[in-house]
Amino acid sequence: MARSQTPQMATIRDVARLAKCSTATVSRFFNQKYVSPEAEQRIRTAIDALAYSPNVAARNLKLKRSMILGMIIPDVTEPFFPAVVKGVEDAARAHQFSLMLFNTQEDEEREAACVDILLAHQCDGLLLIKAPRGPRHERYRAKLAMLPAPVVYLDRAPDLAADAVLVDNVTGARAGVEHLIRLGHRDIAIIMMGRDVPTHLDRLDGYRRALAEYGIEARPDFVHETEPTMADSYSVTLQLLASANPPTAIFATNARITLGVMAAINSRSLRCPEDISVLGHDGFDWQTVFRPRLTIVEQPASLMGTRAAELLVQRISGDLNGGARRVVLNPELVVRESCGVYREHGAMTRLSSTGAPSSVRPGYSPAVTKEL
Amino acid sequence: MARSQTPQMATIRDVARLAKCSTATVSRFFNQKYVSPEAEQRIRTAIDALAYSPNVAARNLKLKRSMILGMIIPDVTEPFFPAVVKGVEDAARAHQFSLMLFNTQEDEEREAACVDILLAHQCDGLLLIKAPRGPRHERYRAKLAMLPAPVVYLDRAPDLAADAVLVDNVTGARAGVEHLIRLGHRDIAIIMMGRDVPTHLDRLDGYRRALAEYGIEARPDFVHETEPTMADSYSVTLQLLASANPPTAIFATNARITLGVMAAINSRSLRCPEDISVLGHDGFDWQTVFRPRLTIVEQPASLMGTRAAELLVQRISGDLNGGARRVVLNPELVVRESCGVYREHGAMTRLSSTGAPSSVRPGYSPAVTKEL
DNA sequence: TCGTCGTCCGTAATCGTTTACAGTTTCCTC
DNA sequence: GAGGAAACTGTAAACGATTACGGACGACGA
Repeated sequence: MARSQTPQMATIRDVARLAKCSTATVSRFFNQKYVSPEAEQRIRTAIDALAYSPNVAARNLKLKRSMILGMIIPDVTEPFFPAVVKGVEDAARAHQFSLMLFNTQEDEEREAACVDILLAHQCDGLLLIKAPRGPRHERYRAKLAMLPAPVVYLDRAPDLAADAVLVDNVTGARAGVEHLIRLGHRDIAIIMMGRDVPTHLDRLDGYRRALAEYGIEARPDFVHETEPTMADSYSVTLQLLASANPPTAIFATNARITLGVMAAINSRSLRCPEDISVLGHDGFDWQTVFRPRLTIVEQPASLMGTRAAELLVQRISGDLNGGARRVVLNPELVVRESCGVYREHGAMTRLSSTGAPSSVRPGYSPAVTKEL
Repeated sequence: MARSQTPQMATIRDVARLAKCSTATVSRFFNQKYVSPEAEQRIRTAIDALAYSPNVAARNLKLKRSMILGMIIPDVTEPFFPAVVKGVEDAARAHQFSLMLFNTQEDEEREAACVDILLAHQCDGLLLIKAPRGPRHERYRAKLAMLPAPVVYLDRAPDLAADAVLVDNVTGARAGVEHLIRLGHRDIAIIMMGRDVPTHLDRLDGYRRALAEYGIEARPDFVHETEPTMADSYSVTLQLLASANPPTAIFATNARITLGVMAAINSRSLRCPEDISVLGHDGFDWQTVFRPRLTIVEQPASLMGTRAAELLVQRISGDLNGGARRVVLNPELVVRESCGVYREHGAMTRLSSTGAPSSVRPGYSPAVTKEL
């Protein structure tokens, strides 16, 4: 295929010729080294006249860096990720880095291919959201381990030797489920992603701990797995609701799952929270406006991105010595109205129907950075 | 700042040495030229042994291209954009291009800076969502006009000479407002972004046309401008509701604005659609589940991205001769329940409270590509 | 037998930067 | 006035790929 005819870009040699100096001087002009005011002036006008902009490919070749941060996310369309991306982008730009973004649609093959592309682009560091676990991903994991560029994992970490920014999913889930228990619920179901997703396993752990703390038996038939799609969690919920002993509350462990749960509840003409309570995960603008206003465990998505990017930049610049560093951020329980009070022999009632949602911060310790 | 000590990447020379051939042969191996089977085998094993991956910076320098598509969006966090990004990413990858994404937070300065960065990275083409208009952006527009890389505009186009993928905002808004009129509404307000945003001006145009077609007077006090934030549209709506002659229906021209409108309606304890109808813009998953289920004008976001990326790739490869090309896609009116029937002297009633939302496609002509 | 074509391979120039090295000038200090 | 530091500049060698050019070899047809 023929390439379109674009006007030749000016090079540093053109600038040098026009400014009557050597290329070295022009280069020094850009790199804040000794350049006389007169030369500087001539160079400035030459640059303007030629609309010169340095060729980053050449610079990168020489400098062996690209000022590119690679980021691979499972799905831009899942609203949690854009929030993270925003945080990453802000921090990256603050340090002169650009962001190269890949979207894998949760596809492992595609993800490995993205890593290759990123490496070929000499990207200086990688931000990975999906840390592969389990035997199926052995090859891919081995590859990641010997990458020439530093990697920071977000949300999920493959092992203790990796830099990572995580949230304390156990504590978040525990606080959320405790909230349900204090509202009187005993029959609480959890609908979560599959067994090999670490974050969701942690949420399951938090769920179990809360039950245990209150001496409530953890019923295995209340633990359900689903694909992270609305359709699948919809049918899983339908099943659960049709069972002999349906729960009075459901904890849905991410945004898509929550949507499916609510859809199922709607389709059975149940009211939330009057007939059944729902605890969701991840926070979005619309939740403050549309009904039922969801009570959720909220992750600091944008902050996660920022911290991860900053950690990565430090790694790249070598400012960080020592072993793996991991930043653990705290989720927040945001109480709105989708969880109602449960009374033994009566219907549930709304917890509050008044305006502003209240935000409850259980007694968390502040964000923790652990040196391992 | 010191750079971290990463293991030296293997070069094409290392591969050549190990495979006992010249760098030219290795390069030919990658570019499907004449290479003997024996040499090919040796090169293959050498590549594996060294975990060699070609240095794209060097290749780009030589080939004067980067296989990078640059994309600048106002706000990743606004859910309409990720959907577009997804479409772009898919199409880009299908053609071997990678995506470099920038987020400007609607900041003009930042946007110009992003264009510079992208150019410095020798990106092969640009996807721009915000086409600058008005005298304030004269300099920036001039700069865009003389870019060495092709540009495709998305959603908003600066002039007729530019490639663009647009949606027919006039028709979409017209259909939506017509829907309101047929429901019996006469006092319909519009809350939109400022006068210099072309897409919103088109939506205003559609709104006016619908009113005109039905012989309804367009009241100037029903046209309101707002920043695209929830907070601002909230207070604008509050003002509107407090006026002497409040509307019975509101058309909100994007997702954030819709959120603010709903928040204001809630805070006044009005019910939607019983007390007031709301027509929103742009479609998202949660709208099918949470109440009131919004009736909206929906743009084919992902498709817009795909078409734009494909157009850009064609431009880059020079397959496209002739003048500016523009693709106009059709929005769709999705009827749910936030718009109710208005009866002269009574309350409004729900249009339908039954389950599945119905999707109405007015008699649109199919997507149109015009050669200018 | 010769010429030609197709396959295969290596040498070396090139892309646009940065920077080590070397050199000049100016200015300050003793 | 000698010596040295600081400011400024140019030459040329990298960085790691691609590819024009030229050479070698075998097959094939005339």
